[in-house]
Amino acid sequence: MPKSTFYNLSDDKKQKIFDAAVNEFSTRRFSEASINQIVKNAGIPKGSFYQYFAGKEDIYLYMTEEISKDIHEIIEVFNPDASFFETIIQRAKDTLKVGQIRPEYCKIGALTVIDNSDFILQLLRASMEKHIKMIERDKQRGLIKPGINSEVVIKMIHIFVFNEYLYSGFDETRYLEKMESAVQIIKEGIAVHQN
Amino acid sequence: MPKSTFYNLSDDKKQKIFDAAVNEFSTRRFSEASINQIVKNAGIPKGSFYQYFAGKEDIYLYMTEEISKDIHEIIEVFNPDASFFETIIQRAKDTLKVGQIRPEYCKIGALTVIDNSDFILQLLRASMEKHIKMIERDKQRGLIKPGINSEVVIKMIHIFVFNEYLYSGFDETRYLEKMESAVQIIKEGIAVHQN
DNA sequence: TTATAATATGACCACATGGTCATATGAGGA
DNA sequence: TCCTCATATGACCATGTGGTCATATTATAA
Repeated sequence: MPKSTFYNLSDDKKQKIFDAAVNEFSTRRFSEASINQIVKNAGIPKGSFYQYFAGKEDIYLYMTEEISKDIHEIIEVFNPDASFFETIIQRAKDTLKVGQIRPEYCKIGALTVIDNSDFILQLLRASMEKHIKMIERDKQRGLIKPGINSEVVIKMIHIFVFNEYLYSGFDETRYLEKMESAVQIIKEGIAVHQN
Repeated sequence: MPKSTFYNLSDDKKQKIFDAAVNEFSTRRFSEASINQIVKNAGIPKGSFYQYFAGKEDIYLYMTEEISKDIHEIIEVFNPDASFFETIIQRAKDTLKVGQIRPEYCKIGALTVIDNSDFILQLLRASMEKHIKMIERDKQRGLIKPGINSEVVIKMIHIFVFNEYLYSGFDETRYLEKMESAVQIIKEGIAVHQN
């Protein structure tokens, strides 16, 4: 959590610091991102940074919170009753939409998912838990085979949701095609087939 | 390619340098690995390192070549006629076997697959190409649905083969279960079903 | 023995990193 | 006006990085 001195700053200054963080974390993964660079790009002295934030983790968490506020205004409201498959496809479409308006946000996600610092791994685990619960729910609903290993499914899909957009060179059609292809394969593999 | 001065070194010294490289690259991913650390662990002066190798890429390639020689003595001979699915499961079993004898080798693989330096991405692309060809071949054999996107399949499986062993905490049964579960799902999703 | 060429060596360089801290600045109240 | 206290600031520190290079050592040949 940023310190109170940070929140007392002018909106303009806060924005500049946020922008600098986004710029850095969308270029280098968390463990490689540099406070010095953020400070330089934000145009604030090093000492001030530590007056505002406890360290890299602190500004990262602040940034992601701001981003998620921002994203919730871009994407459609989440439908909690949607099936796992629908949710994932929706996620892909959301990623596209976000990518059009704030491509840096997508880059941050892509870099996050391939970091392996303890800090980031912990964050990812939390995100995985949510999806796993969704799969478990769909098993009870009779949509997914009960014998399926949820963790395995999530890991297979995880990389795609967050990382594939980058690899597809921000080509929307290609990305969506791949996402749908992936979901199709997994769906075929794990769904309960009604004949 | 290491310089001739390196190859003229005593086997003992070469081994020490190789070991130091393995130690470093199994601890930190390529872009984070440190020549200084390698030099320290190998017990050679910095200047000598640059007399032997052009840089980090150079020693990395040398190391991987030595490793692949080593691995080929551990694992069973590759059956080129095996189906894609069989090959992947075999790969998982190979990983286990290698992990028993040389766990560092597995760690190197796991760290490699999540690096994003240009150098490593290029190496990974080559490995992917091989697998894609295998899938294409199995399509022609009538084993895999022709409409399937091979790249998507490979990416889903890639993370597992190289990375999952680490995440499973070197627990063999867990790892193999997960691998088989993943392959099963994908198989269900992409195989041509004979009724 | 002496001259020459190959190799070994670590001090050194420029440049990064995260983090600290004494000092400077400015705002508010007495 | 003067004092106090929150904030701003950048020089500075220890530590790391990749890479170089003048010098020392050793092996080889004459």
